[in-house]
Amino acid sequence: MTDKKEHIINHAVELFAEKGFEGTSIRDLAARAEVNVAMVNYYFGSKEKLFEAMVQHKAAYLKGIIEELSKDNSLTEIEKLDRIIESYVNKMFNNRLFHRVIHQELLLHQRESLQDSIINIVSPNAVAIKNIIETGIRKGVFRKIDPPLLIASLFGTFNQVLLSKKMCNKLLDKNPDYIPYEDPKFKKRLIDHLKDLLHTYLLKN
Amino acid sequence: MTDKKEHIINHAVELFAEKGFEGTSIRDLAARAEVNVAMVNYYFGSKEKLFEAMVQHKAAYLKGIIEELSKDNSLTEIEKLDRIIESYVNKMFNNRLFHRVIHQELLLHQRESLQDSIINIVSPNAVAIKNIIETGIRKGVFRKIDPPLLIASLFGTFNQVLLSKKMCNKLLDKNPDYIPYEDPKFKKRLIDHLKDLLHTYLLKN
Amino acid sequence: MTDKKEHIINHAVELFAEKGFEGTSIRDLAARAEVNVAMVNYYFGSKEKLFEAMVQHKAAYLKGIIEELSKDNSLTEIEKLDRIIESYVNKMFNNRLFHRVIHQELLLHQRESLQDSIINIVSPNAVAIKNIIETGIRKGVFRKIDPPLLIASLFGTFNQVLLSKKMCNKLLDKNPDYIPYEDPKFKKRLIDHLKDLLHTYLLKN
Amino acid sequence: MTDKKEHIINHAVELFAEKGFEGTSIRDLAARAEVNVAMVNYYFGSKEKLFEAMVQHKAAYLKGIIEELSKDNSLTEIEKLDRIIESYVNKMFNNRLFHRVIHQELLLHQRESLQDSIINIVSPNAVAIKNIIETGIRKGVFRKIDPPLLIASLFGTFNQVLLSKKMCNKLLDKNPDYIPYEDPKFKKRLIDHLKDLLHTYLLKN
DNA sequence: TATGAATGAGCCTTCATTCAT
DNA sequence: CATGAATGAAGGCTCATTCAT
Repeated sequence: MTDKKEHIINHAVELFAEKGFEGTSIRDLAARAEVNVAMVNYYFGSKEKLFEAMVQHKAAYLKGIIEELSKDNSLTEIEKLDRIIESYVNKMFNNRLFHRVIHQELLLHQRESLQDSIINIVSPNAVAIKNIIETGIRKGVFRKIDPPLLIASLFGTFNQVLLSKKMCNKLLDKNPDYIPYEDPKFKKRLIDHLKDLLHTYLLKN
Repeated sequence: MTDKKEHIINHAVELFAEKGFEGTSIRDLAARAEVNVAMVNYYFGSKEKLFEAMVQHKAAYLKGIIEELSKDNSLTEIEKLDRIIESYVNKMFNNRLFHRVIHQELLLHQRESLQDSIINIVSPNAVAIKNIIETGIRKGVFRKIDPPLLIASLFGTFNQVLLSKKMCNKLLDKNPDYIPYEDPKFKKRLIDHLKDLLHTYLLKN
Repeated sequence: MTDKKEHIINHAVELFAEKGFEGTSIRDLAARAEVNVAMVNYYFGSKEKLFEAMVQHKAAYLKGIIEELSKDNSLTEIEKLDRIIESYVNKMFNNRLFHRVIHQELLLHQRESLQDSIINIVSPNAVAIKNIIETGIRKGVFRKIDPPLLIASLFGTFNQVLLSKKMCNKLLDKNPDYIPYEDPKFKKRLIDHLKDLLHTYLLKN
Repeated sequence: MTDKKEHIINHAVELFAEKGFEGTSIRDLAARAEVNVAMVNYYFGSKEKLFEAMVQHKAAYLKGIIEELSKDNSLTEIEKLDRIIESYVNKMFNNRLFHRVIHQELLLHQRESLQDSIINIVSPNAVAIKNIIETGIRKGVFRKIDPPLLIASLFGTFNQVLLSKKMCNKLLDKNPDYIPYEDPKFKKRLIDHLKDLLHTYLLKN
């Protein structure tokens, strides 16, 4: 990917996160990125293809979360989940604008093929986590719970705090200027909550 | 609210859920609702005011979830939470299109004033739940956990399964045609999971 | 003409004077006159016919200016002109909104038939004045000047001060809040100027 | 100013003169100028900004009428006025469509800021003429008359003949097809009338 | 490779008018 | 007689995209 393309994509993420796909005009984007209006079509072919390119480019951070763990056989299942939580929270906090964009997309029924490719990117992680949980259950370390729905609880918690700053601040009783995603204390608090939830819920006794 | 207005709003919810606010044109909507294009502006003044009217009209289902419980002093805290879960899941399954629309809105930074009014509608429920949890903790019935984040887990789980059918089916290993929101078994499964999660996580021993 | 019709016409004059024919919407007018939107079409048939009715109704003040004088044979030509100036200035000051409306119309090439009827209302006065001037010339009382263009100077002076308050105030070095048309001193000043101009220009010696 | 912009403005003047600002649609204009409907907004930003650009561009002819004279100290006051009359009549005959447009604007209360800028363009000439007249009076060459109202008579005469061809022809007893503004004889006649009027009215004896 | 100019399609909205009562 | 509801047409404007250079 050339510098110019990456430059455009970085500004596209910002705008898409703010205004959505339909709400962002190529002229907005060109102005924000300080490039010619024809550049987007020149480099990417169309607004939609720019979006796809952005997804492909930015989704990288989602990969590799699991791979690291599967190599390390010395870890127990609960340790693996702890690592995943830490890794996930860190990565999502750093990529929260893009994260918001792909969740906008999942909420719509436009551009279905794009939805499929997003799901193809996201779901391997879910599957891997499910495998870990099922292994824990099979080993008798974990209680017999509903793995898919526990994963929904896990991801849902992330998303609930990440997707709307206003809602998050309301829940936390913070003033509207507080940006939880830039506060290391909040990050630790979220990680602690999720670990505690999984430990308490999954581990026997 | 007149029949005509309600008729338009009902079709508007469908289209907004599918395509988002910017992605839905008044012409689309007029065609879908089989009314004249000028009707939306005639009845609501503008596309944006139609949206607001829709939110006010449809948000009714969110009210009253909590009020019912606060009257009943015979219930313990965990029983209250159980009732809330049941009530919430039922109501959200029935209003899932609208639910999707307001979550689209929370993801964007367009129309901020509308966001505020959505939050004003949604948050009282969260606050009420937080009060119940904190009361349980104070009474020594519940473990000392992080109430706001537990609520995020609770709502997050709902949203995670409700907001994207595709993602939900992927998680559940269902085929793409399965509509979980119309399957009573799935509804029960979700309710059971959430009750189990809260019971296990909150109750001592 | 019914009271209702006259009521509407009176508000129509105000709005047309302010915003012009195309710039005034029937909804504006209905709101201003506090009648139903359908009333204009109900009473007048269309917006254009309302305009025509307004012209016919309001043009009455222009009639009779000359008739009064032609009866009185005891007046000299210059005395007749003096009377006409007084009468004209008084009537136009009282009907300046309508006066502005018909001059808007004369400036456009829309609604040509209406222009004709306006001219048919206005021109008899000009013709009568021309006759007076030509009689004066024939009698040797007036200098031999160009009657049509002198009439242009006469009407042109009226219009120049009447049609734009801003322009008028600029010329008079008044502040923008001054309303010359409501100041009796200004009226006298205008009459004096026109009389002086005609006397000096027309009378020999 | 690019050729394309000027091309659009030239057709805009025609249409605005014919139909007024509100009566002229961008689609009309695009068709007349044989350009795309989006061109007006592309070049000027909006219909209103096109209008302003037109005023700025076309008003040039009004400037410089006076400046020429103020340099020449050898001219007497009455000679200066004679030159001004000639210059004004010539320029206004050549720009009569635009002249009509700005007088439409002065008649309305829409777009007040534009009115101000028109007055700022027009009034310097009036002020300069007033100075000449007042100087003449002070020197004892001119009779003591009412300068602002004499200027109203001067400009009013121009406007009276220029603004409505129909009215003008009626006054002159010409048939409706006669176009006075293209007849050099009429131009001379107008100039002669105005010079005669000013000479007779202003000069002592 | 890069871009300013240009465009057709579509947007939301307002319009004068008509209709059913 | 009067009016609230409803409508097709047209309004100004913005859009993603294409084109000539």
